[in-house]
Amino acid sequence: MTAARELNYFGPDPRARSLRQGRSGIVGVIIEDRVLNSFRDPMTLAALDGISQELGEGSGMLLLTAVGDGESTIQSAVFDAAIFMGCSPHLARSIEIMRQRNIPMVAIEGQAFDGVLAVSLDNREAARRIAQVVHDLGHTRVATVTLPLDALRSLRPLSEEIVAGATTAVSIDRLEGARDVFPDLDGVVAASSSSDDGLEAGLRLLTGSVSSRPTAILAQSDLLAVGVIRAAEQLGLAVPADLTVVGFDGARIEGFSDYQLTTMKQPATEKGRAAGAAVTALLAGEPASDVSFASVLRMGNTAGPVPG
Amino acid sequence: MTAARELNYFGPDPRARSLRQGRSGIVGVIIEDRVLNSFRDPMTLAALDGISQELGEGSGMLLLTAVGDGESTIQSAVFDAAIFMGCSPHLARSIEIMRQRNIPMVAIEGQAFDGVLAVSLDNREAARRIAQVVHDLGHTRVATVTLPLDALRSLRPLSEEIVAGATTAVSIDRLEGARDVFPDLDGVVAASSSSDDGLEAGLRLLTGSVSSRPTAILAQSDLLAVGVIRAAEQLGLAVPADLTVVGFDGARIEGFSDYQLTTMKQPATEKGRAAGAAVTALLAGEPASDVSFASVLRMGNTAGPVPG
DNA sequence: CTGTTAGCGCGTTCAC
DNA sequence: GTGAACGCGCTAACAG
Repeated sequence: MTAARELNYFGPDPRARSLRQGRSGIVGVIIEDRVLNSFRDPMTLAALDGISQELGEGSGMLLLTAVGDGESTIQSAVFDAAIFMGCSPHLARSIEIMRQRNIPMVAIEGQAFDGVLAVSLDNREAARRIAQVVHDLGHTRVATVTLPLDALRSLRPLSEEIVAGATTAVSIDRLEGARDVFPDLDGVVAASSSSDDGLEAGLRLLTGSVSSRPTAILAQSDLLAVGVIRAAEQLGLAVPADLTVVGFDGARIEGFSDYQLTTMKQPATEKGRAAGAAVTALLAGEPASDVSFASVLRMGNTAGPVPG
Repeated sequence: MTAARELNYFGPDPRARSLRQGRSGIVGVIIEDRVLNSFRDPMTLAALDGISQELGEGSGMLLLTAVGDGESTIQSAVFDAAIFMGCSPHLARSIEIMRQRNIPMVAIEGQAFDGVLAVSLDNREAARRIAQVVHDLGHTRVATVTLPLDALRSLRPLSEEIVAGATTAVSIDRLEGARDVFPDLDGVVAASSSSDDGLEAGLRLLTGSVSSRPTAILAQSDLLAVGVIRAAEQLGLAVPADLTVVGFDGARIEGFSDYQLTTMKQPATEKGRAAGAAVTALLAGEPASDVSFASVLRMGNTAGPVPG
């Protein structure tokens, strides 16, 4: 008789099951950008892959974008745990609600929040280290190309006003690290981590007289650095003879084999894995604690002494 | 008094709400590979972006990988509608169940299933067109590098056995289109759409005597084509003077500016948008119908007449 | 070991 | 207009 009904009964309803068990098998992954931009960034991609490695087949990743009115979506979406990829202060309300609901939360390189486990990277320290390398080569006219500092995604000159209103922890930390070495460091804010933006930023920074233009550019990501190098090539400048360019990330960049970028290599996949593992542990009722990773200097061939 | 209780009441529970309303605001996106591999492919990425554009802020994308025992995950996951990205026959059981549950389903370039709305591309016709271009240039010794034909991801020589057991509709269609022009077309099956695989495949195909090696290679994706061109460069062959290489997709490839690839440009983002729009319509109870897109030939500078 | 029941937290309906 | 009750579909606990 049960079998008879099976004629149109097809398995337990996942919604009812999730209500009953208090578990949906879904981990929310909150990104603060449109999907495409996030996925174009090799570091984000690597972290996502790391997460999915650790979550295993049992659970899926629910991609939620926290742009604009995304708050309500986050608060009303079904998931057992949340991973923030670079979360900024304006998510405070959602985080508060999720904490009250006892939803485990892990932030990868976001601002620190109470009750949110942190997976972090030594951004400031690493940025300082590579800036020091450039400093030790004798450079004094130095500029930077930063990652986006706030929700307004547009390429524009860096200003103290922008810095004051900045919300993106990663970019702020890397900027501060660089300014630990070059206190007056100025430059351009990119709209995204892409070589197109690096190119545009490079062109802006490098058009000027030989005596005023920077002899070194600190890019906050490898993609940006690659773009800056392209800009230099377009302007007839040789790297590193005429211009030193350093990056950040240690990304493997498709079709960029002429140079070996001087950069700080970060363990991107491991960050994702740590976040995934932490979520898994917390969901199993086990304790988990903050994790921090360190970047490693990779000396390439894009940094050299001051020209002339 | 309600307010008094609010001290520890934080919003409606999404699980209960989803059970009651029969809606979770989640669209399942089923991919048949690891997350990383899918995200490395610019076409998949563009389609995902298109989907997220159309879904709007109200709903999130639940990423489900249908590798291995993924069947059970799909059947027990919470979502209102499903989008298959290149689904193969072995998902038939899950599809059957979802149909019984009245879950709207849309497949982007997958095998046709009853009750699954199709968003398709003219893969066969387009592959035929670009093969015809190569044919008209006079090439007769032609080889192909195909996308994966089945779940076994490994780079290996194309064989009729593999073709017979193939499950990936896109690759099959493109191969058939090419064979409409070159009936005995042989070559290599790639493990993924990547320039690394293209390079490896190119090296395999191009090591041989001048008289036996192909004068043209039809790659089933632009990334593969780029890899083949790199292989040619490594072997000292000039493109297109010594070797004609054509791709498929019309992808914008980072750091590949020396050539303009001759390829079929497909509307990848639009495919995603169409899928997202269809899902949105179906969830609103509105009708939706199959959509098919056409590729456009883009003449670049990587195809030329037969050498000698 | 099989069959029944209670309640997960909500939204809607119905009764007042 | 405000308030109580029912049921979405399941599973865990309990009774027979």
